[in-house]
Amino acid sequence: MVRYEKGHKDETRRHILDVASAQFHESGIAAVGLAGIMSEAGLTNGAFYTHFESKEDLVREVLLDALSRREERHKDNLENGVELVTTIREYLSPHHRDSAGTGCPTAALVAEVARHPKTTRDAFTGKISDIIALMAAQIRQGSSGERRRKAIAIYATMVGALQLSRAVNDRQLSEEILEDAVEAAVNLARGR
Amino acid sequence: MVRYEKGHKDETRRHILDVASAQFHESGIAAVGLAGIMSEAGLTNGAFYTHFESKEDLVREVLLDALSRREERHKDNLENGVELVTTIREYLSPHHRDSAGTGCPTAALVAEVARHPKTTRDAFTGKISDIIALMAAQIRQGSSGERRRKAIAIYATMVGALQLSRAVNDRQLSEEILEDAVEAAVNLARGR
DNA sequence: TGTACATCAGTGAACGCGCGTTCACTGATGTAC
DNA sequence: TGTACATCAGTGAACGCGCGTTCACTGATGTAC
Repeated sequence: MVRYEKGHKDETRRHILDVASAQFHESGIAAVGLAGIMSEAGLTNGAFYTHFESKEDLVREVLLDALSRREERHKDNLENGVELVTTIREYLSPHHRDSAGTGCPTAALVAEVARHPKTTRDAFTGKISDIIALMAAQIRQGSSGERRRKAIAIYATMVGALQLSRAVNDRQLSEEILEDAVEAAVNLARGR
Repeated sequence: MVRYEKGHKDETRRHILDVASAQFHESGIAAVGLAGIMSEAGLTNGAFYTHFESKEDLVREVLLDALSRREERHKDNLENGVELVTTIREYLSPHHRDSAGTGCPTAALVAEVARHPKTTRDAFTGKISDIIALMAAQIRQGSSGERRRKAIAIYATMVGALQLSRAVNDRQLSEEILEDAVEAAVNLARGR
């Protein structure tokens, strides 16, 4: 056994988080087993508990981490003056539809999160609130109340449409859903 | 063993479908086991295969059945001249949020359906297309193309908002999501 | 009318398998004296 | 400087359990002769 360099444990934990995140986002939380995560991470079963208390602990950490990354993107967009319209178009794109593993945690996992314990739902709720606030700040017209209301409706439309476009087994209908949702969300963002 | 009356097998199948439907909608497909369904239905494990070929077969039948019921509701609404605005308000209500077991299959299961085999996704896609067409027919203004585009965007908003309102662990934010999505969807339906 | 057999919804035990979790152990390094 | 012990990330086998599925069997009724 190698004696590991400083920071090695953090790196391993980070790696497990990344592998777990991709698997959860692609297959759903309930359908993914710890053994599969650990073997893809190049480790054995037992090492899991050196890094996490339980599967539920991992789920919460994955959600917090994945949502924090999303939040950072929204923050960058806001600071760089990216329009909400651009954010909407990126979100409701065929590329995002086809890469759930690295995509929005909300679209992939929101229904499952609703069935998880309080601590997990608390983590989710906090991050969602932050993301809504950042999207509201990207809107340029209207009072802060109006902007918040629009941000919430736009976010709901984005999450629902991305999920529908993934579930539907008909290329044309899938694109139609993305396009029509873009149109509606963009109109909302522009205040028409 | 009792010799069963005519139609008994159909009744049993119907009962298994109802129990499975409630459990799938409440807990998700992957998290529900056949043993739990059969015992809640008052039967033993083995009887399952008298009625269904496999769990996947049951999933597809449950989806078809639950979506058909939804479709019937939309058809009734259309025939009775119920406005789409009313449909939206019922869908995005605290009652629907709190009764997933008897609620919309799309909101409860869309992300899981996206990960299921072709036959299951085909069944889902067909019913979703029908529901979209019925919602479009409920809209009174605009060309048929416009009505369809609006129906799709409204449906996406409804599905996304209901899921978010269920996942979020904050009463006030949950109601806010429902209300803001109602406002946006109603405005779309009315063509403002 | 009586007997033998077919039908069939449901029973209940068992199959192999993967689940989340536990734990005694390894072995390279750091630290104390 | 040399020795004894502590540290700790990771190993790998095992735990009990529930999963989806299979199958020999039951027993009440219907049908044939």
